[in-house]
Amino acid sequence: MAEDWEQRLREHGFRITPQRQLVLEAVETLRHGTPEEILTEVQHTASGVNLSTVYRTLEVLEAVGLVTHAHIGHGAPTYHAIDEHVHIHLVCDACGEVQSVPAAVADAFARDLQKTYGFHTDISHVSIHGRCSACVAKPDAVRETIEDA
Amino acid sequence: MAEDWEQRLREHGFRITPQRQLVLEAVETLRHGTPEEILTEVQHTASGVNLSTVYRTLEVLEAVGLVTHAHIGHGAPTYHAIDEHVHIHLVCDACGEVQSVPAAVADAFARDLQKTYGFHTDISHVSIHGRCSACVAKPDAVRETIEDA
DNA sequence: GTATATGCAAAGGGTTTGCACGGTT
DNA sequence: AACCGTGCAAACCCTTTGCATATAC
Repeated sequence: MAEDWEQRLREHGFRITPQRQLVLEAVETLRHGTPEEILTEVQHTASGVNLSTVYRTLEVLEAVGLVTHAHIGHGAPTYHAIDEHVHIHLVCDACGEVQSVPAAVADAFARDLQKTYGFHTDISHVSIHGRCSACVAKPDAVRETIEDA
Repeated sequence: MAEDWEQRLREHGFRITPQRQLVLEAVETLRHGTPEEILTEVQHTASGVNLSTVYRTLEVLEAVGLVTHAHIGHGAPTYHAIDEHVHIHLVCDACGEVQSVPAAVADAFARDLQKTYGFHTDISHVSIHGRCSACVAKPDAVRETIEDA
């Protein structure tokens, strides 16, 4: 279990490389990281690593089930280690804050979609947009930018 | 009501232009349209219209509440006319199919998020990812591409 | 007439790809 | 030794922006 991740990669015919280890560690360290942020983190240790390697590595890590990603805003996706509690992102379109909540809150909803539409929801991938409690409380913001996600 | 949209634009200090009318009509015609698709539709009538105009126009139409957009896949967002029934997109990550279902299915869920986290969900903006009934039924697809949204 | 909208072209994020070199198995 | 993985640079998609012109008001 010490090197469970090596296992995972090998099982699927992938090789063990320093880059893959570093990217995985970076994803675990940053709890939410975009490819760019992950690169920066990785470069603290190995400055020579390239962005395209990060992309390719994330793809591999995702394929073997070590990380997932979710789309939070308009920009780059964010990656998470899989071992963390499965969670859902509540994205505030007003202030941009992202709150992670246990996926369990959506269980009933997911069950409904399953029953009604036969649709099998990938809960951890869902990002929910809206307004966080703080922003709902605020007076009435001017028309917030059309930004969203 | 005949020209409700003109009203809407004027109220907010925007001008009425052929481009804006055409883009709005295109959004209504295509029930889900990316900026590029909307451009193509618009160009059936007015070939000179430019993509950047479509982007700027969609921004305006969204600002005045005539259209919304949702992010469905990795690529471009899709725009909808506001007058349609509020709906949620169920995106199948295996086959890419997008199914629209009444937003009501999420009411209980939204209420929950509100109660538990004070989070006010913008239901119509949510895209739910997972597997459609057809794909769930399929044997066991080879590892599907890491595509998603 | 004046301010806003448009078209065009260039620039800008984010991501992917081709290729030759280097490292893992 | 063979093949996979990496770095680099160029290419790509989607979107935004600067500027001069055209248009709605």
